[in-house]
Amino acid sequence: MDKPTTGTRERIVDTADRLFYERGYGHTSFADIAAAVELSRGNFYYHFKSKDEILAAVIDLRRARTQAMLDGWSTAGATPRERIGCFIDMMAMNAAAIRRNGCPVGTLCTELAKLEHPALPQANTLFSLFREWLGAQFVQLGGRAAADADSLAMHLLARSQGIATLANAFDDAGFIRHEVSQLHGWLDAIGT
Amino acid sequence: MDKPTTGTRERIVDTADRLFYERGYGHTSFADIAAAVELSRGNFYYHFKSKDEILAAVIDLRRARTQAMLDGWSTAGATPRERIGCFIDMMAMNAAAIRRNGCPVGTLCTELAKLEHPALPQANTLFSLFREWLGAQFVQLGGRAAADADSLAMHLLARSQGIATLANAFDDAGFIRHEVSQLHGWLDAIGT
DNA sequence: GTCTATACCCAGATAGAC
DNA sequence: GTCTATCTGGGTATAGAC
Repeated sequence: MDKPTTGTRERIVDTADRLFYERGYGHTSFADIAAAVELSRGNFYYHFKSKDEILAAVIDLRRARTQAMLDGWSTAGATPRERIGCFIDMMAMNAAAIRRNGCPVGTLCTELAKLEHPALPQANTLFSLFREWLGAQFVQLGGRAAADADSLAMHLLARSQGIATLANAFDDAGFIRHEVSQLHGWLDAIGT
Repeated sequence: MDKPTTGTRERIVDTADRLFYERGYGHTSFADIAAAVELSRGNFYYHFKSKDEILAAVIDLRRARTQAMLDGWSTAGATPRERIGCFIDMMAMNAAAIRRNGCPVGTLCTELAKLEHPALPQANTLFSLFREWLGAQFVQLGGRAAADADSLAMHLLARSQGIATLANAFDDAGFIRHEVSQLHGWLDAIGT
């Protein structure tokens, strides 16, 4: 907060965030991050005492950015339907990155689950941010109990995960566009 | 084929298959597999010259088992609608494992994609087996061009992937059951 | 076909000079 | 705050006895 850092820590976290997304957490070494930041290996431990600490910082960064994005959508869309549309359109906007690396949230949670990594609950809060925000929008859409709104949120979240997984596996961005337009149709068909 | 092996190789591949599913490929070491098979580390290299070779054998095993399962569904279901139903029901039947470890195909392809592993195309053929089989069923459902049948196959595949990813992340088997029943409704609503 | 022993490398992590 | 040098552990892979 009040540290007079030159921004080295931020550069490390930014770079780790990118490399974890591109190569996965387990497959990214300190040397990889240090080389990308142009920092010596040893100096690393001045900023982070362990690899887990970097992971925690990356998750915190992603959570802050996700929250900021959701807040942006909350004001950008005049109606809940428009706001949910922002979520759907995000996939089309990030189609190139999703095709290359999948969903940053889904791939991280899947990897940490297999590693039985202690930070898995932290990573899952990224999913929960979307789940709760989407659930709130479906409640505002009206005529529905909170439990049903949550089901719709989970359904939409699952659809987005599946799209990302297959677009990545088949290296196909066109599939994303096709499914995104179907999702808009699905959203329009939901009665008030 | 005509090797007089005592089955050690098969036990190795079976065990590697299970461990790769439970812990992921990168996070499973030779020592892990050797310990599970109750075999010495050194003896390993009599059967497999490298870790990549084990991966290839595991993918071959999964491909054979998947093909056998699809063949079973092809005869078990009297109509294409029933056969596609077999695919959907598979998720409910494997709900416990999916909740714990996700989809074996999806998680493997996602991991190999991040590692840029040369065996990724081989792993992707597992997805293609399902895609092509499902596409053929949608064609037999009638009234549809091959391209549209493929879109339906990809859509169903994506739905299944999303369900697996979220059930794993939220450790929730009830979500699988809920989405499976929705998928049956979706299938019933598809016009002939 | 199975074992022990070992070479070799790369990862995470530490010590201490500057 | 950054560096070089180094320790330690685990991983893949090999050699050679039985």
